[in-house]
Amino acid sequence: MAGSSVSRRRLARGSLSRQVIVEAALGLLDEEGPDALTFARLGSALDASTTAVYRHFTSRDEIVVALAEELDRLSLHGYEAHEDWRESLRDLAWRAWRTASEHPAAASTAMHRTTRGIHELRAVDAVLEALHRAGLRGEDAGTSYAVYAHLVLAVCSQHATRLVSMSAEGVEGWVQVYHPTDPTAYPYAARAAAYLSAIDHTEVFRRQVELVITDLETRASRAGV
Amino acid sequence: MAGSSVSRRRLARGSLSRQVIVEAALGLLDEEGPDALTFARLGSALDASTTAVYRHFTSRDEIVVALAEELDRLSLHGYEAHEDWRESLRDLAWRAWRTASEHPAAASTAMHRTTRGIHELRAVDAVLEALHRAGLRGEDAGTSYAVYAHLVLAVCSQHATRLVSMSAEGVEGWVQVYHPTDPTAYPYAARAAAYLSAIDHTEVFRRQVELVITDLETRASRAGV
DNA sequence: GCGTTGTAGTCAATAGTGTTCACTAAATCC
DNA sequence: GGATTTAGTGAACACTATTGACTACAACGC
Repeated sequence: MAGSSVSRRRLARGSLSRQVIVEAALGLLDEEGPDALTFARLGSALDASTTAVYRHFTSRDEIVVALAEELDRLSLHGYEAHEDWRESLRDLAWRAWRTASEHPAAASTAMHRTTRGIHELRAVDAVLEALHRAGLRGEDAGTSYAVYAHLVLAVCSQHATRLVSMSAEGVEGWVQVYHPTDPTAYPYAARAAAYLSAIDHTEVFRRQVELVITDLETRASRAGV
Repeated sequence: MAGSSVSRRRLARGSLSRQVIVEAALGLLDEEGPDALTFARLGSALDASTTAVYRHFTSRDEIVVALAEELDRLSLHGYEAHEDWRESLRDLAWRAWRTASEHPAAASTAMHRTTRGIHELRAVDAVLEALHRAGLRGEDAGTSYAVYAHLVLAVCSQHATRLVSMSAEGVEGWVQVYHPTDPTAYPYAARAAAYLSAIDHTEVFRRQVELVITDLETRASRAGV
């Protein structure tokens, strides 16, 4: 009779682990939004006490970093280098975009952090492999890496933030808000209002990615000769 | 004798205003880092009570938005459109970069938010004016705006975040951390480690900006004919 | 089988957070 | 100069991350 379904028994010993906790954190963020990552909610999601997680992470920040690693892991899952280095860079960029779209709250929280973890390193290596295949070496490859990687990560991260803020507040008309003030003071914005609110962000990202790849192509051909 | 220098008197009536508060917030972030934006610290910085700010802002989030507007204002201060639209876009991009560099904590906190405020609108209009001058119209201009603006804002915002995290933790070697594990597993990253840790981020941004402008140039010439 | 021991999970406490609400006093209006 | 409005105040609340003492469970030696 003691310890029925109501009063929970102490959690068994091996129940928690970094991986289990990170998955719970990810699920929590997916379902309840970006503010859900607290020790209290994490504890109840794991059916554990509020502070149980501290046995596996020394701070909230460490959880965020682990979450970033998890996003890297999910993004890269099953990735293999392509014959054409351009395809490799496209693939990697769209994997980041897809992860940001599927886990916006988590991506918005964690994607901007550098983890120094193994999956981040895998991603770095994958990009550098592609650039090597393109013919870029040394310092040239280093800078080109940053041009590509910072752009992709920053844009995907911002996309995730946009997604969560969109689901929070209503998606109002944006530029139309200013019309009452004075439509002639900002004529270009006023005229473009309709187009701006109808922007296809996926298409924007596509152009940004192709932009970099094209640039790398011309650089590679210049370096290759 | 009553109310000497120790026990502060109540603050005079018109002392606080949105502008004064935002400036205090910016100063606080500049001097004490990204965690300094609290009502308590803001209150003591203004020599006011903890909750005084609530008479001018309904929530912390609203302060952040106002801070974003202030950053827009500072960025655009004194801006005028150039003859050459390319120069306009360059100018605007580097203004954002400069603001992010000068106020990293504030930029890291606020730059990723859209404000729907007057200075944000000014920035949007300035970019669209340049694109118009380039010959881009309608939907083409809308998408191109997003390609340019999202890239610049996302990258500058991430740059600000990098600056604050650099001043927090020590600037360790980055990729070298993995060497112990296995230098051959990630050969490209291992070989590029030296170059990656020596990346000139300003140069990276320069390339990213020129990238977009070049792309817009070819699009404009295609659309113009 | 059975004590010992390390440690994963728990509980209570603390300092600090955003936010609310009743209160108070300073400007302003008549 | 009295009434009214409202900007600034102070106490309170629910919630946050984090700490440190405690406890029971699994594994180990015997």
